[in-house]
Amino acid sequence: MTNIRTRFAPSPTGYMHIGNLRTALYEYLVAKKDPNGVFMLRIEDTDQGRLVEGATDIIYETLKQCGLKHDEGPDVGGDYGPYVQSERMKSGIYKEYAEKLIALGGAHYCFCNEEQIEQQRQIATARGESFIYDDPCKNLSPEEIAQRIANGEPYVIRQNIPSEGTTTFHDEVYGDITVENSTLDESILLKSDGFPTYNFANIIDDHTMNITHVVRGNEYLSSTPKYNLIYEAFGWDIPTYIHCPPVMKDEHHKLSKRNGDASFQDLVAKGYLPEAIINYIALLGWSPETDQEIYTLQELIQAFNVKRIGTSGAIFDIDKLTWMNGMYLRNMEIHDYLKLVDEHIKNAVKGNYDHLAIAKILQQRANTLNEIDEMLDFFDNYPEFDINLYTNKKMKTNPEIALNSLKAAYDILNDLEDWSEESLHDTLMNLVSSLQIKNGQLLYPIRVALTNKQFTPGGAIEIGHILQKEETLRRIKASITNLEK
RNA sequence: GGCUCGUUGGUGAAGUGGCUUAACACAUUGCCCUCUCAAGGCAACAUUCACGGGUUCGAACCCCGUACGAGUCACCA
Repeated sequence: MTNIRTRFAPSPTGYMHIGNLRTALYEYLVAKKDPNGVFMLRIEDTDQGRLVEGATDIIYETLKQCGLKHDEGPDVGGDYGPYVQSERMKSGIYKEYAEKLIALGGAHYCFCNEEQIEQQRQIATARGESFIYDDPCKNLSPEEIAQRIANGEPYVIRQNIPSEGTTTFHDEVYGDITVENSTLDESILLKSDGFPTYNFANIIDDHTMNITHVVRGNEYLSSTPKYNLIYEAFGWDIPTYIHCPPVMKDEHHKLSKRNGDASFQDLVAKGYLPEAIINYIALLGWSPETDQEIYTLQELIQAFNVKRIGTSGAIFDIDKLTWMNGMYLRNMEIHDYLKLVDEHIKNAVKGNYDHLAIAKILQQRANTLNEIDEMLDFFDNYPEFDINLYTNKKMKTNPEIALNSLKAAYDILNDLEDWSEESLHDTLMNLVSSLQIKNGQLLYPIRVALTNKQFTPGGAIEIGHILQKEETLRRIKASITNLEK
């Protein structure tokens, strides 16, 4: 039994989008299911025109942040290099294999020019017929071919497709798929400039790099029969195919790089954790056997099963990701959480407050890191007084009651020395019982007085503790003055 | 247009002929808890699995057809 080897083969044309990342994830999981499995990174940069500066670094960085560590690749090396396609090309292997395929009867030279073919195509489309190019070059004699090549005529190498019969391939998620050979066109394998086309390069690379499992989007389903014909002509083992359904933006559109659709980078910038993103996208198009939804990467490796990948497109739901991100945040150990959010707290709160205490009130509420700034805005910028906030039916308070409560609170707090949360809590609760009022009739007005906001993370006691004595009293006093007007 | 694939609630989905009066989760709504908001707890939310036929004692699950959607048909990847 050979070890499983999978490859993630992105082209460096921009940032990493979610569908791409999910493919990488599945490839990683398939490989790591095998204790000796290898997950490899290959950069497909043959389209020089579309290359984007720095895109390769984004790929490295994304994989790293997500914990999808590759065992072989341009940056880490390995026995099957080079791992960058443009470098592989230098050795001339694609041309070599293309010629070998001709010798094996799987391909042929073609000297037709593009205009000829395009004309035929247009005639056919005008008639409403489907167009399969019937290449006259297939009938050229070996002598003539040799002659024309010697003359320096440009040529391409095209695949040979049997005119009759059917081709069947097996996919782990879609099952057996059979197509009529007559519907397959003889596509170009080697371009006139000597470069391989994508599909051909893929086959050669996957084979020479010993890839056992090919995980890719289902847009390749229709070209896979042609892959098989080539593997068969070479007499090579056909890899296990795992075609994944698309990740959709809505019911009609796939997630795309345009329109700022959820790229990994965007999501991270919006305050989502890489672990949560990975966890969420694992569940887009795949479902575990149990009801468990929160998984570490290690747990995913255990639970993952190709057989449970679905066949229909899945719409990316930011609401569920947000929920899941919140779960991750809430489940963190508080000191780790503080470390994670401290930058945000520093950014939002310049005053000298206890960041750990702030982190505690945030942790149960923020679903994404970016919500934090707004949640904490009342610390530094004490909002305008608004008397309407003091009326709350459920809390059974109104400005009048609030005024009384605040006055009583002020007097008691003025004498309080221990401003720990426990002490504050006991003091205020004692006041509640001596005043014989409801909790909300004292605490709600205090919270409002301290924040002048309708909603805040934390209640009166927590916020009072963070604000400490001086600032708390100052804000209560200010509110009393305003209420007395 | 040809070929290929797909279609369970607003979303992710479970379900592979009787255990389904269709899990679970997000979202939504209501209630509880509660010093606000969250979080947490509880409940409601598909008489029905795109539609129409058929097979069967019995179908979301098998077969056929229709509709709709997606992918693909480049010297792009």
